[in-house]
Amino acid sequence: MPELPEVETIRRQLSQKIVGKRLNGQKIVGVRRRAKILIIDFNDGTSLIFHLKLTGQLIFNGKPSQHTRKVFNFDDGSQLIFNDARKFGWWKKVKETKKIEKEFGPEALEIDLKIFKTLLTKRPKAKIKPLLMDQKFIAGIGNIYSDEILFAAKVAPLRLVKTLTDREIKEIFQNIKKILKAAIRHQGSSVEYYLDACGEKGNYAKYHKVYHREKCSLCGTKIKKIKIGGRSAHYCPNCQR
DNA sequence: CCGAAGACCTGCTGGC
DNA sequence: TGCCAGCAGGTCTTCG
Repeated sequence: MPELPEVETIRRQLSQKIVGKRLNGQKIVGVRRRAKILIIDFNDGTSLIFHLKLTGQLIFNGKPSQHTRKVFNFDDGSQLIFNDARKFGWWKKVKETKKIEKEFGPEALEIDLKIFKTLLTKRPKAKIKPLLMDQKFIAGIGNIYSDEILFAAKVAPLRLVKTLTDREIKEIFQNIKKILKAAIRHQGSSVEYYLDACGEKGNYAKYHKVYHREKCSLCGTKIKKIKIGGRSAHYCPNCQR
C-alpha cells in the first residue's frame, strides 16, 4: 500500500474535492491522515476512517469494478469508490478518533532529531529496517520507503540500533524527511495497485534506488534481496554498511 | 520482552 | 497452453 506518501497524496486530493459535501446528511469538514490511516471528519464530530493495507484504492468519481467494496454517494451526485483486490483494507465509522490516533508513534514527517535519538536508545537490539516500519515506533514508513531511506543513509537494513553512529542516525533521520517529501511531490509510488484519488498512478517508483532494482546506481553492484521478518529487503551490500 | 512465522485474501508472474 | 509455487506496498495473532 499505500505508505505515508501515498495516503498523504490521497488526503490532499480528497481534501480539495470533498470538503463541504454531504454524506448521509452530514457535512464533511476535513480530511486528515494519521500514520497510514485516512480520516474523513464530519460536522457532528463523527469520522470515517480507512486503512488501504496493500491493495486498497480510494478514487473520487471512479468507475466501480470487480474490486469495488464500497461506494460512498455524496449529496451532489459525486462518489467516492473504495476498491481493494486483496480485501485486507477496511473502513469504519467512528464517534471519535483519539483512541486510534494514540495507537501510533510520532508522525515520520513531524518527529525531530532529538526525539528520534531518544526513541532509538530505547530499542538498542532492534534491527533498523523493521524498526523503521514499526508503526508504534514511528508512523508512516513501510517496506518501500524503509529500503529507500536506508540506501540514502548508507546503512544496511540488518544493522542493530546500538551499533549506529551519531552520524548514521542523523543521515537516517534526514533521509526520512527528504525521501517521504520527495515521494509526496511525485504523488507516491505505484508498484502494482496503488492509484491516487484521481485514479492516476504515482510517479515516484522511477526514482527508487534499491526497491525492485537490479544494480546500484552509485557503484553498479548487484542489489541484494533478502528476507527480514518475512518482508523483502533490498540494499546495496557495497554502499550500505 | 522479542523476533519469527503464520494468517488474512486475491491476482499476477515465471518456470516446468 | 496449463498448472502451481511463489510473491506482493500491511497489520494481527500466535508461538517459541
